[in-house]
Amino acid sequence: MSPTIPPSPPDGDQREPRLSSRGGWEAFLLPPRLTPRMNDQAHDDDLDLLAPAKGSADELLDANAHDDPLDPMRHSAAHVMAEAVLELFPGTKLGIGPAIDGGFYYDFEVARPLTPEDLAAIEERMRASIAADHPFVRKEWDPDEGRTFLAAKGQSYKVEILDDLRTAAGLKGEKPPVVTTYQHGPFIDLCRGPHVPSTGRIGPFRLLSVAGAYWRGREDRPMLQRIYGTVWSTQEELDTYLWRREEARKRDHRRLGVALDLFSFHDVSPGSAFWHPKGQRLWRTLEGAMREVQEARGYQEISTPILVHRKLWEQSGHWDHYAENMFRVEAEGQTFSLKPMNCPESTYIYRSRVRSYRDLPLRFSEYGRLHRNERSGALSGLTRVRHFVQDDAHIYVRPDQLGDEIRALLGEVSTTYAWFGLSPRFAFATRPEKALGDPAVWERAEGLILAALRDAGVDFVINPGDGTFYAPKIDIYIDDALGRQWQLATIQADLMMLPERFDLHYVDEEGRPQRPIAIHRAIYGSLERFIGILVEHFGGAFPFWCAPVQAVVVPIADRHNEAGAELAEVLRARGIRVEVDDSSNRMNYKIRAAQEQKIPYMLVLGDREVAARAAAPRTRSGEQQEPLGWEALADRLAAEAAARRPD
RNA sequence: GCCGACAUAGCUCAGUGGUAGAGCAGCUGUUUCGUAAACAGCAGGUCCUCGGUUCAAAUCCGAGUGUCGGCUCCA
Repeated sequence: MSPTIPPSPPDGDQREPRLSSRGGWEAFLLPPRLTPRMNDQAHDDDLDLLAPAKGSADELLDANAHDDPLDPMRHSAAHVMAEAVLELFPGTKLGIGPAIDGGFYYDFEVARPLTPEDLAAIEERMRASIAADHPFVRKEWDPDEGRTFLAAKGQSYKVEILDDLRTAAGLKGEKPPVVTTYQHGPFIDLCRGPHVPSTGRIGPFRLLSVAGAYWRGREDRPMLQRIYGTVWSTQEELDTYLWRREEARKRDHRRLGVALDLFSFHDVSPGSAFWHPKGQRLWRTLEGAMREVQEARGYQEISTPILVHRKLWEQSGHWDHYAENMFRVEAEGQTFSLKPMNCPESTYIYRSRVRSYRDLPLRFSEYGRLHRNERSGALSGLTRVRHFVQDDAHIYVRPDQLGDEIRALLGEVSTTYAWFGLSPRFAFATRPEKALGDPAVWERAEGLILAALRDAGVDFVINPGDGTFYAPKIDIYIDDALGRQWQLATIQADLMMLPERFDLHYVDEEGRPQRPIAIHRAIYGSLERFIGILVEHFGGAFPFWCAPVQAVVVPIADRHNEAGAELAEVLRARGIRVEVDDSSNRMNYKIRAAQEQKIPYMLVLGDREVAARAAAPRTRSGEQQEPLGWEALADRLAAEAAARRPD
């Protein structure tokens, strides 16, 4: 990271900064985000998008949820904020104001839209309330009285919440619930608590942003104004939190993508990246490494059309379930669509000849360009795009081969993630209530997947009922250097979607047609999204093996430029991605420039080195190494690249 | 899609109705330098687009486009 960052952040948080193996400062772990954002997109989810919108991540992540001891204080801060907003904007209706990781929010219906400028005034009122040290007073209400009270105050959303609580209790045959309010100073709110004893216990805070949020997250309900804030028990913790936010901002892939000249976005194609030469080099390196694994495992790469007639999508079910996400193209009175997934087309290749039981498993990989019409408001850098490429594959197996194949795929995951130092976490999602096909087939497939997971010796969570309607699946998550969770890989054992809808079969030993199982798998997921995650995980300092520029030759003076070019040729001949900085700048400047580009090695060439046909390597962590002969250097770098170590 | 904010040089950003600015990057020249910024000069603009108000618009108003923060971590 840039040296302008303070070498150590304020104390007060148990998560200390650590010097990474690459020598740069790792950002602190952000408070773990325990539930995925609604917008988190699993490009790799394949046919899952035909399934109901509820993602699988919730349960996996909920399993790790915990109650933060700061929650009562955070929730109390939300009340104090609501007090301030009510004072400044009389007539405001309150939505909900929960504690969240690292802070709190409150949703309001205000007469005029709130702007970031309002936050300072709200903060000021909050400080006054905290200074007044109002006690929080709990009061129990008879539900009817409580309802009357809230209705009289015009708090219709609170009334709705109360009514829902009563309805829920009624459905369960329970008595109407006791309703509680909490009051501090002039402010009283329907609330189940708990709170801190008084407002003076609320620690240092900061209001962060204002945003729109639908009431109860439903688009058919009113849009409320949400204010996010953060609050901690000490100033040091608050400073640390804000420092971390700033760190995260600095390694935002959208920012680094420009700074490192990897990619850009333009309004002529929203949601689709333009890949610059360095970004494309990174891409090809990642893709090449994956292809190597696939070739070793007997995959066969295919390529299918991007523009496909609607009748295919009618057959696959996309036209009914996914149409609004597909880009339509009209030509000569016919309707086509840009493909949002590769899978249906791979069946055409499967069916292009009669398949024998001896042909299976058939592993078709495809790096197809996919387009999905994401809503404009959902687009975000490389993580939420309209055009992307997956390291996709469809593997057709006999039922008796499923277990071995899954086991092998888990091996692919650990091989691949080790290149980046990422630790995969696994979640096994089983048959949902509404599922296609024979429950006995499901059970058998689930048993095989479970056995494969156990054989692989990995820890995993089971999410009962969380599979797609056509497939039990394994979803694979990673935590990045900022402590954020991402779903990357998915392995789905499709028992009926492709096999049934496209009427796939193979001929068994007795000459009878049988249904294969189709495994959908993607390990990076979408290359776009994976690269975005890598940029942020490494803060742009990519592992040597995949760095777009692996080394820069730094001639000390112009008279060393010629030798520099020769050295570069020697290294290029060995496949090293190397550049020569033959500008007229001073060496210090060249080194600084290379540091800022996070280039793993700077190879310094002065009189001594040129005389010895050597170069003095300097790593981006600042380590100066002994000069090394050109050939020895080339050997070493080539070996390092081949090793694909995550540093 | 919806709510809000933002859009000025390649990048980061100043500029509140009256001559379009800085730093970095770029180019040219001088410097030939030993591990994170040599010096000087030059060049660089559809102030996102379209329309409106005004004697006058980067600035005010409207529409469009794009980007950013969000859109149940549930009283």
